[in-house]
Amino acid sequence: MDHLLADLSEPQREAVTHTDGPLLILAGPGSGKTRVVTRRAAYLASTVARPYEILAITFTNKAAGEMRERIGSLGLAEGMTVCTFHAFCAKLLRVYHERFDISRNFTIYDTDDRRKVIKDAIERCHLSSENWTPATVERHISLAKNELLDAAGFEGSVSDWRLREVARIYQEYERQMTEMAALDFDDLLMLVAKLLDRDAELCDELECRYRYVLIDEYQDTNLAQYRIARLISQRRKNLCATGDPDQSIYGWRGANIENILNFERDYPKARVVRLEQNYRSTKRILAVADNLIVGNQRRKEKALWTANEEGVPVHVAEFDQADDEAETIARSIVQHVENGDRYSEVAIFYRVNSLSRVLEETLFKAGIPYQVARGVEFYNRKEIKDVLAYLRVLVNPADEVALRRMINTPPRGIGATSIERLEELCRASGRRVFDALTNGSDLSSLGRSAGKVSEFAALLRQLGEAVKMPAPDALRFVLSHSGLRAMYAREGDDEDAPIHNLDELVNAATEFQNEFPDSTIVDWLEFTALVSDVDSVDKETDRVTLMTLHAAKGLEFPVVFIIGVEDGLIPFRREEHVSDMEEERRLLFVGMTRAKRELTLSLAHWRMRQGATMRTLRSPFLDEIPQDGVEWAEVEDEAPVSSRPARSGGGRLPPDIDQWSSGTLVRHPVYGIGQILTLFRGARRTHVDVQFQRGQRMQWVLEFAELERVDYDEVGDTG
DNA sequence: AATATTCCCGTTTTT
DNA sequence: CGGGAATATT
Repeated sequence: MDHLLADLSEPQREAVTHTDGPLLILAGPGSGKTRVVTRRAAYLASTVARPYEILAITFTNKAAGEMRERIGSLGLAEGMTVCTFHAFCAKLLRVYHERFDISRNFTIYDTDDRRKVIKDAIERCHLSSENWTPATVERHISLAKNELLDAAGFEGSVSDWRLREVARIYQEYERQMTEMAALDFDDLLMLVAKLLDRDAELCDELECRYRYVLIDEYQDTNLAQYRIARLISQRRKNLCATGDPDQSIYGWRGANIENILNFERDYPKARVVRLEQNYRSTKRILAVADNLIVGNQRRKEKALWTANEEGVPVHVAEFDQADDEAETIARSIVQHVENGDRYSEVAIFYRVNSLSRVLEETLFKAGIPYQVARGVEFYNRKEIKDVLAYLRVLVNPADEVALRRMINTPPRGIGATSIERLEELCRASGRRVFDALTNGSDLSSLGRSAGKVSEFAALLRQLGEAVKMPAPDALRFVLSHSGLRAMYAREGDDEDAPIHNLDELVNAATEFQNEFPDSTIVDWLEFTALVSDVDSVDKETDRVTLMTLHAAKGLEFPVVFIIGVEDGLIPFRREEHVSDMEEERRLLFVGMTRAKRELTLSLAHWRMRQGATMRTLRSPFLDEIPQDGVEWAEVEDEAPVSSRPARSGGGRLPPDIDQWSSGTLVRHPVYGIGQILTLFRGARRTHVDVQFQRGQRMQWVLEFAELERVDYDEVGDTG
């Protein structure tokens, strides 16, 4: 067992060998957390517990996979439960489905499915959607569920009339979801948390099964997750939480940083171990990042240090156009490779996915191989969702979102009207559409399309055969009998043609089947619902990695570029929407601390956003980093030719126009102080959209508006 | 009913 | 700019 401790630092060893009672591991970036966590699991498994008594919960599948692999290489993973919160809850829900009063074969709805149901619910409520978009409703419902409020609970908790309407929609949504035996991501957590809350017996049972619980990335837990963690370690308190408040970046989706900040209050006898030595970055990178993060209030102080070498200065590069930024990065990458680095050592991070486009174009032109880690690209493709809809209906006939999708895919001459009439018919007779179809009910009232519908019903019955097949076989069966394969075969077979993705899906299913020989279609569907493509960034092939700052958490690269370090982007800001500055700061901190050797922050004065090129301002965070150890490179700012207004056109731009952007505070002789929402430089005129403090909002041609810029400190706190 | 076209909207981050 | 929905066309 000594080999588990041999090469550990003192605090690391302490974290590994603490067995019983609550333990909080505050792990700075690059402090060897993964190593500690895996060693600890292995240590427990070889001293006080059996592997199957250990439960390790992570936030992403990637983290789970990595942990499983690393514990495996220590020879002890067999039987250990290592998975995400969502996967853990899904498993519990299946095993104890009776206690949850839900079908064992419930379907997990992704964001798309959920949105469809919410739109439906809104329609059924006959509410004008003037006041909120489906997205807004969705968000409210999601946040409510994170706070353990079901539809009834939510209704009881709101007074605002707008939220009351949301509550009605929530109720309708919940009703429909129940009818379809469908759960969304948030349900998985909420239902488990709620059940554990009232089922002490089950808690005991779980606690006996999982004597040691480990929660990774504890700073990103929401209330539901916090409760689950607490309830399954209630008696023994063998809960080990690891994380770093400075890396809490999911507040927007309900994560509560207080969970980690208050750990010692929640678990008074907790041992706290700080991992402060950084083994990843150079002194300079760490110093710059640390200098930024100390600006935060809500944190637990850590004295980050490293024995690594000084390294080269951190770069801050300022460009005129976003194209220049991308091109310079491309050139720099080429240089690196010429100097012997590999493409795979380089990563480029950005705040929003849309920024990847310019980069992709430029890298492609430069012949630089790259990969983009994007959310759920693969499983969101139309062809993939099409086939999966078939499987979903097979195992859960109540899944009407999937049924609606498959009924006319491929086109069977059953249009929207017919589908609606069919659904109406079923609703009237209180039957599920699936049952009505497969029981050979009388469909003659459907008129002209009755024939087509019966043909479809026959197909459904035929496909029923596939239910008992293993996933890959069922997939193949469905593909050939449904006509989907034929349909997509017609769409060509280029590199990224649908037909190839379908093949890839079959391969993925086969792989899954090999790994879990006893698995069913339901298991496979669950797997597809809970994976994302971020999980599949591969380090094998030699290429540059592009990803969002959020996706970068937990990774490291020798050479890191962070682009778009501009006000409004980092920190992100949107009209009417105040961002949490501390969380934005943490996000940049996370990005910076991914870098081992070299770090470059860059910004462009002009950036295309929402189809329009806009003037930008550098991120205020750049003013917070020390000049020491940082190298600034500025390029001459040549305003785009098109934006130089003709003198003869009359009017004039403010002299300091270069300093203006969205977010700039301005003063108007009549309207007073306001803030620029958008600033758009057209070929001849510059247009501004200004929101004034007193409530008015004006759109002007800047050349003629009597606006002058004012500084933040001149007007104090403007909210 | 299926396909082509236009238009309009939103637009962070992800399990 | 790009996706989805409403609208026009075959």
